[in-house]
Order: sequence, then C-alpha cells, then structure tokens
Amino acid sequence: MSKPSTTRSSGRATLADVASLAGVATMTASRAISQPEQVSELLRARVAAAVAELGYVPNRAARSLATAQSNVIVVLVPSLSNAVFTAVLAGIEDALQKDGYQILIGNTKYSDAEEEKLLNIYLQSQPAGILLSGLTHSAKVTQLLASAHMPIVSMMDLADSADRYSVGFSQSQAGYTMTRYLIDKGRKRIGFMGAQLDERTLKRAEGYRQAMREAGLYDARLEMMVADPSTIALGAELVGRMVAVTPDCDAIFCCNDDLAHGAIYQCQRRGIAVPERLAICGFNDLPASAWMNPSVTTIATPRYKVGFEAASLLRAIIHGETPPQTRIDLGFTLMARESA
Amino acid sequence: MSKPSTTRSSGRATLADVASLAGVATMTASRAISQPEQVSELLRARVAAAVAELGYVPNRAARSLATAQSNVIVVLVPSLSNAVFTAVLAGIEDALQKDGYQILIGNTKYSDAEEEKLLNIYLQSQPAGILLSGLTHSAKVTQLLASAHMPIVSMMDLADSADRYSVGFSQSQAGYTMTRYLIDKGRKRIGFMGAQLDERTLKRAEGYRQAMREAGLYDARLEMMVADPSTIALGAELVGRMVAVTPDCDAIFCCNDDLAHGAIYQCQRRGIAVPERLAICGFNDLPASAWMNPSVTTIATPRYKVGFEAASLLRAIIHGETPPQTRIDLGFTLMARESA
DNA sequence: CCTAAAAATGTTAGCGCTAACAAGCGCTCA
DNA sequence: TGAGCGCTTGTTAGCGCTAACATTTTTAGG
Repeated sequence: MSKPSTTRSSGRATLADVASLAGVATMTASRAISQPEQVSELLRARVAAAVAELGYVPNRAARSLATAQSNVIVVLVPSLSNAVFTAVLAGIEDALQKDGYQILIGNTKYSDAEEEKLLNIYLQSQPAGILLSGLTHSAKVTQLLASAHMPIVSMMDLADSADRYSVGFSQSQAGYTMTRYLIDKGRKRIGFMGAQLDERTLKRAEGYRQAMREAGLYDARLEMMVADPSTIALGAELVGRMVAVTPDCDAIFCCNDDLAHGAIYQCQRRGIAVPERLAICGFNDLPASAWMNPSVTTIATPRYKVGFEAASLLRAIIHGETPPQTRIDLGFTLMARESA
Repeated sequence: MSKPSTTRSSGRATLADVASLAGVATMTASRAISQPEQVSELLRARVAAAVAELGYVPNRAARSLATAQSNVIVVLVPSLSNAVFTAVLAGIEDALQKDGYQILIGNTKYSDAEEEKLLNIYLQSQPAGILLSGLTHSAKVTQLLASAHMPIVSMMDLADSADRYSVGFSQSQAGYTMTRYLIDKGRKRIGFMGAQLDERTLKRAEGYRQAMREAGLYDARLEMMVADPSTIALGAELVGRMVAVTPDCDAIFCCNDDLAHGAIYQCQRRGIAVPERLAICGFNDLPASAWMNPSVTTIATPRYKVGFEAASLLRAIIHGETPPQTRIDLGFTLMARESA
C-alpha cells in the first residue's frame, strides 16, 4: 500500500498519489487532467480536489518520455540586446503561447560555434520544431538540423529555393532600395557603414553595391565594414573615420539604426550638418528614429510580424498541415524623414 | 537483435542502440557519455564512434526522469523589449551556461496573471532553481513558489528580510539620490514622470517623494503617473502634459531613460531649453544617454551584474553551499551629464 | 426486457535513461 | 597464496507518465 521511499524519487506528489487519494486508477487521473472530456464529471471533480490538496504538478519529463513528443519550440536568435530580435521573439510568443508551447530561447551571439553548441543541447529536449535566424549556417549545424528530421523555419531573410521554409523580406533588396533613394536624392558619394558583418548586414551591403554600380558611383573606399557589434558608440566612431578617409562623402547608409544614431549624434557634436552636408540613414526603424532631431530616414522592418508568421507557419507544419507557400515575403517600408 | 518498431518510439537512436553497436552494456555507454573518466579508453572510443555513426542525441526527458533532477533554471522577467532585462539575461547566461544549465526565459509582460500562468507551466519542468524579477508577487504566485520548495533568488531590488535571497540595489534610495541631486542644483519645482507603474517605478517614486518632502518641495501636482508601457513616445507626450499642467516646473525626473529621451526630443521640437529652462534626467543609463545632445543625466544601474550575481548565488544554493549573505547590494551610480 | 454500441474506467507494459548494487579482473601486501 | 582493494563492466529495477488494449458500466434501440 504505502510507497517505499527510495532515494530516487523527487519527493513531489505523483499522479499515482493523486489517483490513490481520489480513489481512481492512475490512468483515470491522467485522463482527468489531460483529456477531461473523457472522464465523468464526478471523477473529474474528485481528481481535481486531490490535485489541489496535494499541490500536484505534472512531471513534464515523464510525459515527454511516455508520449515521445515535447511541447518545446527552440528559437535561435543572434542577440537579445538587439531590439530587432526581441520584437521577433514577442511575435513568436504571441503566436505560440496560446497552444501551450514552451519556447526555448537560444542566444547564439552571432557565433557559429555558439549556435552549434546550443543546438546540440537543445536537440536533447526533442523539440517539436525549430525557428532559426538567417539562412546560412555552419556545415555542422546544417548536418545537425538535417539529421534531426524536424520542422524548421528560417526567419528574417528569404530562401532562394522553395524546399525550405522562410519568413522575412529580402535584405539585399532593402539595401538596394535605400541606396537608390539616396542616389535619387542627388547624393553621389554615398558611404556604407556595416558592423557585426552578419548575414543580414552582408546582404544589405550587396544591395548597396549593386545600386552604386548601376549608377556608376561605386567606390570601395566608401565601404566601411567592421566586425564589432553595432552600437551607438561604434556609429559615432565610424562616422569620424568616414569623413577622415573620404572627406567628400555626402551620405552614409548605416546597416542599422544604432550606427545611424551614433553617427548623427557625432555629427551634431562636430558641427556637421545633417542632412545638408551629410545625409545619414539607418535600417530597422527603431523607436528613437522617429523622434530624434533630425528624425532618421530608415527602412521599417516587420520584425514582430516575422516572428508571428514564422511561428504560425511552424505550428502549421508541426500539425501536419501543408502550408500554401514555403516562403513568406513580408516586405519592408522606406521611411523618408529628415536625416536623408 | 533488431528492435521491433513500436508506435511509441521516436525513431531516433537510443543509448541501447549505441551500446549494441559498440558491443557494450547500455550502462557502460551511459557512463562513457556522462562520466567518461570511469570508462576505459578503449570502450570510450568505441562508444564515441557509435554515437557519431548513429548521430545519437541523448534524450533529456529520460535523463531527467531517471535522475529526478533537471538542468533547467527558470528566469521570469517582466519584459524582453526593455534593455534593462536583456542585460540581466546576458549576465545570467554568462554565469550559468558554462555549467550546462538550460535557461527557460519567461516574459511576464508586467502581469501577475501571466506570471502565475508561466510559473505553472515552467514548474512542470522541475527546474533546479528560479530567478525572479522584483520582490512582490501575487498571493497565488507566492504560494506556488513556497510549495515548489526550490531555490529562488529575486533580482533588481533588495529584500527587507534576510530570509529570502535578493540581488540588486535599493530602488527607493536611487530615486532619493537623483531627486536630491536636482534639489542641490537649485531646482524647486521638480516633477516626476512614472510609467508602467511596476514595483521598481513605485519605489523610485517613493524615494522622490521622501526627498521632496524633506526639502519642503513636495507637490502632488508634480507627479505624473501613467500605467502605459514607458516608451520614447510616451515621454514626449508626458512632458507636454507636464508643462501644460504645471508651467513653473523646472526639472523632471523620469523613471527611466526611454521617457527621458522622449521628453528631451519633445523639448527640442518645442524650443524648450534643456537644461536651462527644464532639467531632465532619467534612470538606467541606456547607451543613448551618453551620446544624445544634450547628454542625459541618469542613474547607471548594474543590470548585467545583477543577472550575473543572482545566477551565481542561485547556482551556489543549488549546489548546497551556504552563501555568506542572502542580500547582495550592487549599488548604483549617478551619472551627472548635460541634461540636468 | 434484452442486445449492441458507446462511454467510462482499469490493467499492462514500456518510453530512454541512470542509481544501486553485483560481478569480474588485476593488483598489492602480509 | 589468498584476503583485500580498486578499477571496470554488467545486471536489475524503476523514475512518472501515457499508449494500447481489456474490462466494466451506461445508454440507445428494438
């Protein structure tokens, strides 16, 4: 009758305890909790009372083991300090949390090695699906993902081929669009400031190059690429370098808003008129961009929606549905403001 | 020899498969992976080869169930879009990830109901410990935590009593310090702008009130408290309201930097001189505060360190150590800049 | 009323792993 | 030489839960 106390038990009440207190079989208690409609009202109430009395908390590990499935969705993002990815996460949470999914967030810190390490750890939880940032990954990661045989959706950029799921917008096209805007405004010596040098930055730079070449304006000296994380401070530093190296530079396309903000603050301190002497534009449309003086011309990106749609797509795939498209283009919007 | 295919198996290789391929007992394969020093070099290599060949990924659920413990640490933060908490998370990650802990991040969205819901779900993972933001929680949450019988560390503010673990700094003292600074600068009509109205904002407001009362300057009309999330846009709006309601207001203490930034941008647009006509200061020292023009006087808070130290404390408790103190005060620093 | 189908409940076994103990081996040392 | 030790490997059982099937009870229909 009484359960022998072994050293291995956690001490918490188990389903068997609940069932015994409610005077039902363990299986009935299990059903009363996870499929209540299959249990009579009477027993359901008795089980509920026992659960409350014992403070029973289901053991997720045991359930996962028994069902051979988990409610875990792994999300890998390159940064948590970047507002872009926290917005993506917010979208994911809103799309998934109602279905009871548990979101396991991994911060890869823009590192392939970290991504591989996290993936190795997180795959141990037998996730139901994975949300990834970006399309390109290390060979090891690609192999891990392939052998995991589970639904995967890539976020932010769009895949070339239809055999993988992707939700986002064309980073290179956005880079192209912004550069064309500056060219159309009559700027000739347009610089590009790129930091972090992640996939997205490189794609935006490609778009920039294409537009510059088309207009016969390309000059490699106008490209300033550094691997440091992009911050306001870096933007301030790089704009100084830019005007020193290419004094005739009349516009700068910053690969993101942080750099643009830093560049503008620095110009204010140095008395460089923005946009008259130097047009500056950013990327992502962070909240400050609309409020700064001058307000910042930038590309508004649908990051919340990227997260929401990617998570919705992943859920559909997990549920065995065949989505109408594997590639969801959410577009982007150029926000023409005062700084460029 | 061949494993019969049941509908319940996940299809993935198991430890038994690995052991069989390596020609050892399952237990030996288990040890080769988790306690390699206990296995001879020969068998260790054979097991490693089998793992590689089969692409074996350990099943975390089975391990948790067998060991009655998990490597999960639950972290509840009120927001992910707030840079303060992402910094806290970064500190937590750095402190814990080397030990192989898995961090389960819950975003309570400043809601007690959400906190309770998340806790209920996350407790099912039988976490090894919990990191909470703030000291006050709903009755239900308090009860859940008590009955969970697991190590808990509260972050950001300091507990009054020594019977709970807390890592942070005194929010009310910080509020007091900033207000005194403004008073000492000769400001008389000092307003307070508070948003979100979470625990921390309310404590800062308390400190503000105490300083104002001590100086005989307190006036309830100078307090502007709204429950909306604090954003740049809200700061811009509130400063407009403040100068409309109390035109003689000569300084504003914003409960965080976002509000302060918005207030300053708005003043620039309306031609209100900062700090001459209106001093503005913030809280948290976000990166932009040092770079804006005028640069923003604010309180620098050790948020990364809060996360790091709280996680380190939690780990010590989990490992059964008795920490020298239950309350770790990390202090704060007033950054006197141009805006006040 | 009886029978068949449906609904509710119970029994058994096993998910993949590791704790605990057992057994085998080579070694030392009295 | 054989007891005793440490090291490596193996065997057994069970963690808490639920799938699958078995059994009992209820309901519907003639």
